[in-house]
Parts: sequence; structure tokens; C-alpha cells
Amino acid sequence: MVTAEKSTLADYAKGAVTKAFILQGAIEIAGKEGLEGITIGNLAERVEMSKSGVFAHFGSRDELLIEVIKEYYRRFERDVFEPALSLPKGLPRLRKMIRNWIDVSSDKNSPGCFFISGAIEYDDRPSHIREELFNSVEVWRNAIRRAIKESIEEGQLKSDTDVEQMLFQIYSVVLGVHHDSRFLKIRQSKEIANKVIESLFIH
Amino acid sequence: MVTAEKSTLADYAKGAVTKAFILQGAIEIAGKEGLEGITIGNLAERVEMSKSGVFAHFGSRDELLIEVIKEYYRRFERDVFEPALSLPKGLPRLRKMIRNWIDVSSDKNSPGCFFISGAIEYDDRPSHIREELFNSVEVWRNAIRRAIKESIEEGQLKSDTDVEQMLFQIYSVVLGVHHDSRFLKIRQSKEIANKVIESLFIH
DNA sequence: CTTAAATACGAACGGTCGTTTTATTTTTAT
DNA sequence: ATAAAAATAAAACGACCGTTCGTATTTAAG
Repeated sequence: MVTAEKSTLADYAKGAVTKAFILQGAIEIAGKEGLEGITIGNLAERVEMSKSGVFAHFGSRDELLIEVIKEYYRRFERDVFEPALSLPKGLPRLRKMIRNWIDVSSDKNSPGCFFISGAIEYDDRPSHIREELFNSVEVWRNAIRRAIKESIEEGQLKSDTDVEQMLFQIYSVVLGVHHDSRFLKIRQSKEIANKVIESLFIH
Repeated sequence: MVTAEKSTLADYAKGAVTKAFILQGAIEIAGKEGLEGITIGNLAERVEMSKSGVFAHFGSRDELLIEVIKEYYRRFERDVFEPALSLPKGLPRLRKMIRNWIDVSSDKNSPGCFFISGAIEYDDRPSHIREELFNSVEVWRNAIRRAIKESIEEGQLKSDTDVEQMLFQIYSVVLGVHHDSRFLKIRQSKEIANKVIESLFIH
């Protein structure tokens, strides 16, 4: 950083670190209580700051939630999508994407999948938060769509495979494993889910 | 009602009517905002009563929510389960149960399925509300389990059908149609869901 | 018709909510 | 080292939360 380059306010060192720390706390709260469970008060308590100190980093609760979703999206990309890119195009990659997704959705130590819990929380409430969530979900769905198409092109899925139906079935299975492992506390739901996913690919 | 029969306090005429009216309002709120979206305040406003007037019928917000779940369960039984009983045991009945369930889960004019939205709202929060919801869901799942078994016994499903896996697949599809129609606003999700359900029964 | 019980209301309680304002401390750049 | 900028805190705001209390109104039984 040499000349009179104008740097964004939020990108100064200390501020960015604290902000990341706050977002981490927010994600942890949302993992247990849902995105709507994040309040300035309980977040401030968790990160041991004053309410106004937390608040100042975001300007509003809505903006805070939007940044939480953005941060979650980044992590999702890093943990679920990108590791699958090391595998060859087509079914191997698709399979890995889904497996990773099932892992984060069923693992009780992770905060769960905000794409899933958020979809319920904001299904009937138009807002910027909903839009942010919706966009993230659409990007992810497009990634799955592409992987399905590539699997067809590679000849690993039947050529008459209905992409939208396949997407629906995959998405449904992950919703199922999220539901069964988190709400019903069924331990073997992950195994069943993976078995069902395989059955989608075989015939 | 003739002699000195002792009747429950809550079952006197006027009170019961008002209570039912309040519960109706509560279900409508929950349909839009979720069960956690029900507050004594917004409910009182909706039914045009005072907060304390509403409150007196239930004694606590938790008890109100529990009664909302119980009322929803009764309606679910009446609208989803019971109409299927007129069809013969086995696949016809099972098919009808699932179709009805898909209908209430995807219809945007209905409040949606509390078994599904509630499962997300209370997945990590132990409480009496969660227990009530959990029990309702379990009763419904047992009804599906039984219908699957009867379909096997009638020879309409393969004899080596894995009941728990079939239940998982059915439940997942309904979670999928709920998600796609309510959050993503995909109109044809109901048709896809029904198609997938049929594919489960065919082979 | 009277009277007791059931029902509903209005006001207030202590809390928490998101947010604003003012002041103080800490960090960064000169 | 000093001054500007950024970060944090403390206190208070009006709004709403679930709940309690005392009182009035409505209902139903005698």
C-alpha cells in the first residue's frame, strides 16, 4: 500500500479482524437458533463486546444477517463445492459435491445448512435477507445442474435424464437427511441418504 | 347435560368457541411467520381482543403453541390421513395419503405443513413445544410405515422393500415439494414430486 | 330476575429488541 | 510524538415481549 490509494473503510486491519470474529459468533448462534435467532444482544454477549460495538460494524441487523449469509456462502463454497473440483467432471464430481453437502447437513457439530434452515425461515417473508439467501441457493443449484449435465455428457447418466427432476431428487434427499438427523436425531440417516443417492445414479 | 356432572372449566360453551377462534388466528399467523412468529400481541390484534384476554385462554405462550400444534394435528388427520382411509389398504391408500400431504405442503393458500416448518424451528431447542411436535410427527410417520407394510403385504410393493428407506424417500420428496413451492416458488414442483413418488412405487 | 361464575379488558411490570447519540479509548498515518 | 481516524463503550430511546393484577362486563345457572 504505497500511494494515495483509497482503501475501503471496512478493510482496515483491526476492524476486519473483529468483524470476522463477530461473524463467526453469529454463525454459531444461527447454527443453534436459526438466522432469526441472531440478535445484537446475544451476539454481543457471545463475543464479549457492547451491543453498540457490535452494531457499529454492520449498521443494521438486516445488514448483519446479509453478511452472515455471505460468509456462510463462502464457507459452503470452500468446504462443499471446491473440494469436489479436484475430481473429474461428471459423476465423480457430482457424487463428491452431494456427499460433502450431506456431511455438513447431517453433522451435528457443524451449524447445519443455512440454505435449508433459511429456506424455511424466509419462505413467506420478502426481504433483502430472503433475496440474499435465494441467490446463494440458486448459485448452488446451478452448480448441481451443471454437474448433472456433465454426467450426462460423459455418458454416466442416461441421456434421457430429466435434469430438473434429478435436481429435485438430489435436493430432496439432502432435505431429508437434514430433517432426520437434526430434528428426529436418527443416527443412520446419513447412510440411508447416501444409499438413496447411489440408487439415483445407477439405473 | 343433566345432573351435577362436573364439567371442565375450559369446556364451557362461549369460552370454547372463542378459544377455537383464537387458535384459528394463531394457525394463520404461523402459516406466514412460523410457529415462533406467534406472539400474544400480534395474535390479539388479529382476533381483535386484548392481550390479556387472549392470554387468559392458555395461561402461557408455550401452552398456546402446544395447543396450536394439537389443533394443527387434528386438521392434518382430518384433511390428509382420514380421506385416505376410504381407499383400500395398501398402495391405493398410501398413494392417497402422500398425495394429500403433497397438496397441503405445496398449496400456497394453506398455511403449509407445520410438521415440516416446525422441524426446522425446533430442531435444536429442547422444549415442551418440540416434544409435542415430535410426537405428532412420529404418529404420522407410523401411519406411513404401516401403509408401506400393508402395500408389501398386498404384493403391491416388492417383498424386499426396505420400509425405513421407503419412508425416508417419501418424506424427502414432501420436504422437497415444500421447499421448492414455498421458498423457490417453483410452480411445477407438485407435478415433479408426484412423478417421483410414482417412480418409487413402480419398480 | 338474581347472582355467581366465566370471560374480557386496561394498565402496568421487568426484559429484550434494534437503534441513536455522545463520549472515550485504541489504532493508524504522518 | 502528534493528530486524525477508527473502534468501542455506556446510556438512553421507543417498541414490543410475556405475564400479572385488579376490575368490569358478559354469560349461564338457580
